[in-house]
Amino acid sequence: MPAAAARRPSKPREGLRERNKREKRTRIQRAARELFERLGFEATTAREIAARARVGLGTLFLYARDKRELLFLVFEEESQRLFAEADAAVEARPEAPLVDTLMELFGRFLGFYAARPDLAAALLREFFFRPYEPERLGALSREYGERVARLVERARSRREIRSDVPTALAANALFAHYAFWTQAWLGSRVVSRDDAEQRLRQALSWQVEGLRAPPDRRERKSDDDR
Amino acid sequence: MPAAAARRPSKPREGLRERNKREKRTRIQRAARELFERLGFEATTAREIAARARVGLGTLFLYARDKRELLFLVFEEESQRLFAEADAAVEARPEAPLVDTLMELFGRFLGFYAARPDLAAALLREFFFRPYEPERLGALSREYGERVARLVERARSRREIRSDVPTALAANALFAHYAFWTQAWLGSRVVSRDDAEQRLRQALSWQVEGLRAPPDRRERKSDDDR
DNA sequence: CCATTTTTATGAACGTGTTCATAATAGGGT
DNA sequence: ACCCTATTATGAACACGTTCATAAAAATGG
Repeated sequence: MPAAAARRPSKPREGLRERNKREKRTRIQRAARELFERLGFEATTAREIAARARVGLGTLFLYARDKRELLFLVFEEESQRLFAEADAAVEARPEAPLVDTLMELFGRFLGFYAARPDLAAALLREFFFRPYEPERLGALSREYGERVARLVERARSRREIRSDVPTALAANALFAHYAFWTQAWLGSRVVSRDDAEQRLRQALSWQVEGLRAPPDRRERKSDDDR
Repeated sequence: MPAAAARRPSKPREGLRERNKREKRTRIQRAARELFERLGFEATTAREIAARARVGLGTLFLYARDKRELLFLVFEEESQRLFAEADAAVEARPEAPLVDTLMELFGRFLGFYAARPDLAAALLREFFFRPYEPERLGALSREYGERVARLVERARSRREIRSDVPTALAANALFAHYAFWTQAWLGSRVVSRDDAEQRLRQALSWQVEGLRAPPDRRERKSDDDR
């Protein structure tokens, strides 16, 4: 690059303020992840996180509105990775049945949860009940929903799904089973991870059956009356 | 009864201990319900409940292991009433379609939640994720599941449901939709109660479709292959 | 009726998440 | 260089849920 173009190519240049903030945010996120994964969510105290991140206690709540949001901070990163992996796997088999593509997505999250069940349980408790504005967590939640909807849309264009069922509602119906079995597994641990995964797949296939396009040559019959 | 049988007919007679405990338990339950319903779960403090029940702060945690269990104490009573009502409604229409009977049950709970959404949200947050032994809450949860299973069993004997689907799994699949829409409604309030109820019914009917017995005269066709 | 044991009740004390008045720091303007 | 303003950082202070050493009350036995 010629020395003539000295006035910063396009970056607005980062002031000291911005840099310090970014560094602190990273330190906090790292500290939170390490402690949460090692000790669990409840057992980790805000004071520990602050100490490990080398910031004051109050500073923590400048970067996260409360302890739960520290959890999301950690999870956001991870789930972007999982989303990308799932997308790649789906692209590799464009004609795979809907259930299989859904399991590429759901299964990856189950795998992630399996490695840190306590953290995952805390996460999901907050995930499904969020009294916040749809900021942070809402975005993730929405992204998940959209991804499922995209898979449904594919299946619909392949006529695996009836066309008179709105995509969003079909996606909800499928997601419901994922939520249920995840909760059944992580919430009370009465079912193992393998059981949950297997039953989820089964439930999804029954669900797809209910959303399936009827055979082409079907005529109005009285068998699906009122 | 002859006076000769003077030694307590059958009641082991209630000592002072038992009576005091029973009275305290009732006072605590009443106080908790009143305050939770008026102020919401989070906003109600243990100290307020103790004061209103005229017991010491520590006494509260002699009757409930923690604040959440106070919530269950309140809910248990109410749900027994709702169960009984739903049972009666189902008995009144023994031949009603599965979806209708399910909505008799689910709808009643939605109605109860609608009257106290904040309380209900707190309740469900704990309901679906319970780190306890399957005591209190587990019993309720199990009772709910059994009730759904009973409705499925009925429908199955009427051939509304395929016979090769285990009752318990079909019940889970249906319950999953109830859980999902309840959470969607109470968790973030992005859907109204009416929307949630209507979409739940729709989802249930799609689900039943997937679990439905195939028409009698169907033969092995290649249309539902792998 | 009193003495002893067992059960139940209590609130001070603890550790927690969160707030907030105050201090430290960075960015400009002169 | 220096002041002035806006932004960011901090930990003492607060209110909360929960625990626990101690006290009160009830049962039991003589």
